[in-house]
Order: sequence, then C-alpha cells, then structure tokens
Amino acid sequence: MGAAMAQSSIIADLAGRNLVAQLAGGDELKQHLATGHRTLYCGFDPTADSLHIGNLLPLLALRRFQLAGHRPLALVGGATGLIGDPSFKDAERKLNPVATIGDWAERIKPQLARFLDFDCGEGAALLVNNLDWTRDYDVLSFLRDVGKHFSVNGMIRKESVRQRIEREGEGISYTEFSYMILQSFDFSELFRRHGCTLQVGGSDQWGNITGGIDLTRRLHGQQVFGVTFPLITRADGAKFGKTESGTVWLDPARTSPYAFYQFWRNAADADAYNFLRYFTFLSPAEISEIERSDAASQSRPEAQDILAREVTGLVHGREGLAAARRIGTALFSGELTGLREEDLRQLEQDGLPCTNIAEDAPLLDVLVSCGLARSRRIARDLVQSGAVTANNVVQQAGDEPLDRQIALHRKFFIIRRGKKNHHLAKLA
RNA sequence: GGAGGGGUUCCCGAGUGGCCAAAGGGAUCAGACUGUAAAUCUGACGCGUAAGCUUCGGUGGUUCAAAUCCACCCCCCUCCA
Repeated sequence: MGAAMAQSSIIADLAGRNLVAQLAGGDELKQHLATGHRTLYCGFDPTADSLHIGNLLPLLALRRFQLAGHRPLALVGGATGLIGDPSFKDAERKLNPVATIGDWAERIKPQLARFLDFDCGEGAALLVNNLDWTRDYDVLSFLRDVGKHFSVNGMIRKESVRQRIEREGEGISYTEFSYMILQSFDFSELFRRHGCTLQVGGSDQWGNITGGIDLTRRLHGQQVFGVTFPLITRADGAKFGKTESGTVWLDPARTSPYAFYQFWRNAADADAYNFLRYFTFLSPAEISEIERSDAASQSRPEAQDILAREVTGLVHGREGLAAARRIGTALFSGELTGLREEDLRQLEQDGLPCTNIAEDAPLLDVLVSCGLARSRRIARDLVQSGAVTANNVVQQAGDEPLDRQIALHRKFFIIRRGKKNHHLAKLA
C-alpha cells in the first residue's frame, strides 16, 4: 500500500471502524491530512502508575496515524496531571502529591512508547511532557499571555463542566476550572515547537481540544484541527473497561497478561465485533468476514478468541500472549490430570495466581488466604453452594484440609471458585 | 464572616429513641440454564461455627436503650458578604 494512498484514507479508515465521534475542521482536515505528512498529538495524564485500557483507543489511534504516514507525539501530562481534568467528572478530586505524579509520569512513558515507532525517519514518534513548557512559566506572564485569550463566559458554557457548575450538590475549584487553559496551551505550544496541527482524544476531550484550536488561532494565526473518538460503551450498558476486580491495566504487574486476555475473551457477542474494529488492526473487511462466519456457524463464536489474541499480543507481546494462552488452555480445557509438574510450574511462571498453603490448613482458610473468598463466612457460603472445586473435585467440607490424595504431583491443587476463578495452591 | 442544607453498610438512598446489621435500588458473588456469552430465575451480600461482636463523619454526654436526643469538632454543598 502506497504512503500517499494511506494518507488520504486515515479518516476514512477511522470512520470505517466507527471511531470518529467529532471532527473539528471537517473537509479541510481531510484535505490537510491528504496533502502531507502531518504532526498530531494526544495527551495522557498520569492519574495512576499505569495506563489502562481506557487509554488504549487513543494510543492505538496514534499508531494508526503513524502507519498512515503521519508523525505522532505522545504527550505525558506531567503538568496537567497536577491539576486534574474536570471534563464530565461529577466531583472534584483530591490532588495527589507532586512527587507521586512525577513518578507516575515516568512509569507511563515506556507504556506509551511501546505502541509507536521512534525510529523511522520523518514520521518518527516523539515523547513530550507538558511540564517542560509550564514549569517555569510564571503566573503573571501566563495570565497575561494566555489567560487573556479565554473568556470565562465561554468556558462556563462548555458542556464538559456544565454539570459541575449548574448541578446542586457539586462544585468546581478554580484549579480544575483552569485545566482547559493548560491543555489549550499545550496544543498551541506543540504547534509552535513541532508544527503539530492535529489533536486527537476521547469525545470527553472535545471542549479542551476546541479550546486549543481557538488559542492556536489567536496566538499564532494558524488553523489547527481536532478529532475525537466515541466513548466506548458495552451493549448491556455497563461501563467498559472494568471487571469485578476493578480496572484493567496495561501494566502486567497490575493486570496479568492472563487476566488481560480473559477480559477480552469474556466480551459479549454483542460487543466483540465492535471491539475488533476499535482495538485491533484487522481490516474492517476481515472483521465482517469473521462476523459472517460466526453467524453461520451456530457454535461458539470465534470473535472473542481472535479479539483476545490480537489485543493481548499488541499490549503484552508474543511472550505475554503465549503465557496467557497456556493458562487459559490448562484451566478451561477441563483436563487437569494431564498436566506435568513442569507445566504447573510454568503456569505459576506465567502468572497464574499462586499461594503456598500448609498441609493442615482447613479449606476455608485456604480460600481466604488465596483471595478466592473475602472472609471465612463468604467462603463457607461458597462451599455450601458447591462453588468450590479442587482439581475438579467438588469440595464440601470447609473445615477439612484439602485431600492430599487428589493433589497433582503430591503438592498442587488448582482451586476453582465459580466458573472462572482459579488459583494454584501449593503444599509447603 | 453570616444564613441554610448535608455527611448512613461498595455506590445511590430510606431510616428521627427500642420491632435496625439498618427498607429499596444498583453493583458484586454463587447456583440453575449455557458457549469461560447474553437474557432469565434462585440465593448470598459487616465479622463470627455459634453464643455473640463491631458499624451509620469524629469525640464526649443523656438514657434501661441512640444511626436517631445534647455538646463540641472535622468535612462537603448552596446562597449572601
């Protein structure tokens, strides 16, 4: 595929994946992208020590743009992270310590880096930090140079902060209210420093992006553009990106590749094909083909397997994917007795949660110490309802230790709670 | 600084002296049904085998008895200055 052709079709490609929520600039933007190698950016604030799958969409989008011949700037919000984006948040948040945020920013950088190519000549990606152009900017100058271009009247009309201003019971601090100005300034600075003419982000960023477009016009007399992505929703209305155990992180130390894989593997049928469009680089044509064949086959759809493989591979690489699949296969194929001791050790290595247990520990205590039950009381309920198995044998005596007779290789128990929660327990 | 309104179990939200471990909804977990789906039905959902124990912003009080009354304190919101 020729670069020129790719360039002309990036917006069309995004649209074909239902990834375009709003365009600032419309046809002019398409023209702009079709007629040259452009520089674009997307910001990521350090709100934790890791990115999570909510950040995946814009991250992959940067890559899509890069593949289409443009230059992506991944911005770490070292400065904006200190302030906190109020957009569509229903409550003011606590400020984290400066040192913490600095640390988080450092942790996020390599995560951003792994999705982009930093060494491909003209379109090579760049990692930037907005702290670099705000840290030493004194308040008075900032207020005079930048603040003067913003009308509070306009700012309070933004949908993103409206409910904070109008709704009874919640307010907004001046600090958070200023966020928009900082992000707008980022855009104008990136234009000035790197010729960046496009900002992309989630649809919740629309207000901040248009703020930057306006500021860049006022400060530099230059037209720049914006693209937002839709908010990802699940067919059943539940919030995307959360599981029973919380956020799905990109950091393998926080969410193991196995858990990550399972997250995608568990996507609902009604979501799987959309997720393939959003989160993979498979072409829309290929995805439609998968959808067709699943619909025709009448058995379990393949979409979730493909989705899990593709996304886990993107985020955790070959190794992570292989590990995740080894565990999944071992646990869900139903045959545990065929596992060799080295297989079990590999599973532990791969990140299957594992705990050492005492030989005489009653099952209830084992369940609690493995984290499969929050308290003995809960554990008792689970055992009573037949929800607990050890090496596929239903356990009914909560007060007894696990039966050594059923241990694999004399010391391993794969304890299962419910349908899909597993833990490896090892006799000490 | 002034006036008013609030802080209840993960969330929302009832509860104004005993019948309250605290209504209802959501979320979550489990069982059945399945495809490691969805939908649906059933059960659980502070801790404890139990007796019982610990919870309703904090501290101290009144009372046989407090989430509910009193005092002080902390935090949030609205309006006024």
